[in-house]
Amino acid sequence: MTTEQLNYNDMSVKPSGMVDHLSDAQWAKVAPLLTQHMHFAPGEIISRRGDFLDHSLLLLDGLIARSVPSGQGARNTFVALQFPGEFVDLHAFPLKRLDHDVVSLTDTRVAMVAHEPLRELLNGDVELARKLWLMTLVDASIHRHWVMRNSAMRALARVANFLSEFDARMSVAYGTERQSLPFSLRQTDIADATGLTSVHVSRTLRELREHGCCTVTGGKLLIHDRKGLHKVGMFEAAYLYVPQSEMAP
Amino acid sequence: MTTEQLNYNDMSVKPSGMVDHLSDAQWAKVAPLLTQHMHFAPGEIISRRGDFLDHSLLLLDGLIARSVPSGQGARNTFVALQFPGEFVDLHAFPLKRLDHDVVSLTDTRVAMVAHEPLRELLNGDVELARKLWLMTLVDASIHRHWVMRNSAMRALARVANFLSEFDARMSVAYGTERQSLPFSLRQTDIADATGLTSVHVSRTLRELREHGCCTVTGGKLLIHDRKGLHKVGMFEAAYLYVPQSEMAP
DNA sequence: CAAAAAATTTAACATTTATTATGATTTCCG
DNA sequence: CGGAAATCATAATAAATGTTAAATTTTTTG
Repeated sequence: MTTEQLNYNDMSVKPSGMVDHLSDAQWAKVAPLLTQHMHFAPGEIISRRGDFLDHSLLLLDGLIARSVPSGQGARNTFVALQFPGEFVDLHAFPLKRLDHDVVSLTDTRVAMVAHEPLRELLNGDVELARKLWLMTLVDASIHRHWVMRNSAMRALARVANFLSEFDARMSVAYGTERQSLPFSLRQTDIADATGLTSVHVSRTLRELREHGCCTVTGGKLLIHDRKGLHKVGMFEAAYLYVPQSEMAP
Repeated sequence: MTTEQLNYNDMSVKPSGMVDHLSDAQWAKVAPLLTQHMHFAPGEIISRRGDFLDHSLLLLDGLIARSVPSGQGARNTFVALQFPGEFVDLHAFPLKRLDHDVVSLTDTRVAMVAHEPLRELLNGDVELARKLWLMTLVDASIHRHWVMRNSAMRALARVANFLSEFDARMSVAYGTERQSLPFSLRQTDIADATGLTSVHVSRTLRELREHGCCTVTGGKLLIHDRKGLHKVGMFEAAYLYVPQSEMAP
């Protein structure tokens, strides 16, 4: 982990992504609290279950998992994935204590916001407070979808749905839908996120490839047939609550 | 569904349960907004996925499921269960639109709070707003636990963990830990909540019975060995964020 | 570039869970 | 109370997924 204190505010440009829920004026109020940046290497534990946090993180670049040790030591379960433009652990602001680990999956860059100044800012702006509340509730909606996906979908649909979500959230994060997108998850990461074994993930990815839906290879996700992928994964994006500006047709 | 308008405020006594996160003074502010009550019979759909809500519900009595149609028509998946003393759909206040159905599992009694007066109340009380925010985030923490449970635990541990949670939340709702508690879920409900088939739930309950952990029968959950049940289910209650007053030793 | 490490693929086999079907029990309701 | 409906139990079988292990490919590192 490395830290970097900006002595000028280069956060004046609102990143795309979930912070799009904020208006430009609202972003202008939040940005000054985000001058301290940090970098993490892949696999670093950013904070631990049980920790009491006095700050939260906005993910600027890379991928972060929220992970719980699952029963028998070795394996982890991912309970959430965070993409650029999303707060990673804003729920720690009201909740104080973490119920899961926060782990970097790639090289990541985050901006820190201390809870104390955030509290003061939100005390004076109920609209902004409600927007941040909303953003934590979008996370909760995604949690519910993950419950459904990992409880009620078979491996093929499950992985297809997971990849569809990955694609959709990357599109939001980067403001554009691509046919080929950077994909830095290993198959074991997909396994941890979908509740399958990595061996079965491998089999399932082959099936999706043979279906002509998509290919995961060399750090890239190649989408050959987005509509087909969505169909196999029964994917509908409503649960992501993507803000209007991103829904341009 | 039947409606009942109270012309006096009989909500002056704070119910136990998750609303224990609120101080007595805070409850005194919320209670006047809760004068309209409703009753639902078992199996009624209280609100539907996609609905835009202008009110939320506090569950006073009974059990409610938050449910999504899971892929192939017939079966549902429960993404959450709500107990007395909990808000059922407070997330609809910031989020507006529901991403799941809300279904009564038993005879239920709820109190309605309209969003408009709630907004005005919260605009004038940032502390109270933060408490309600917190309560929705406890729901999210429980969602994360459900993701882990249904993704990473085998049937026996899964059901044991589910029953442990049921027991713990009932204890919070009624302010007391019992050896025999009312249990109005059918085995198909347990199946919908754990992502198993009802046939397998039946087998698994038999196993728990034979282990001497607990018995589910005749609308009752009999806990023979709470410690053993928790061990089989690897249950730790931290994710429930039970407020201090309920944690008396 | 070469060696080492990590990640992926595949196969054979084991285990868990789903499916289907039927009978037993319990609950509901007239 | 008694019959109908719902729920639960159990068994036989099928399908999905996990486990282990080995070979292959890709990535990292010196």
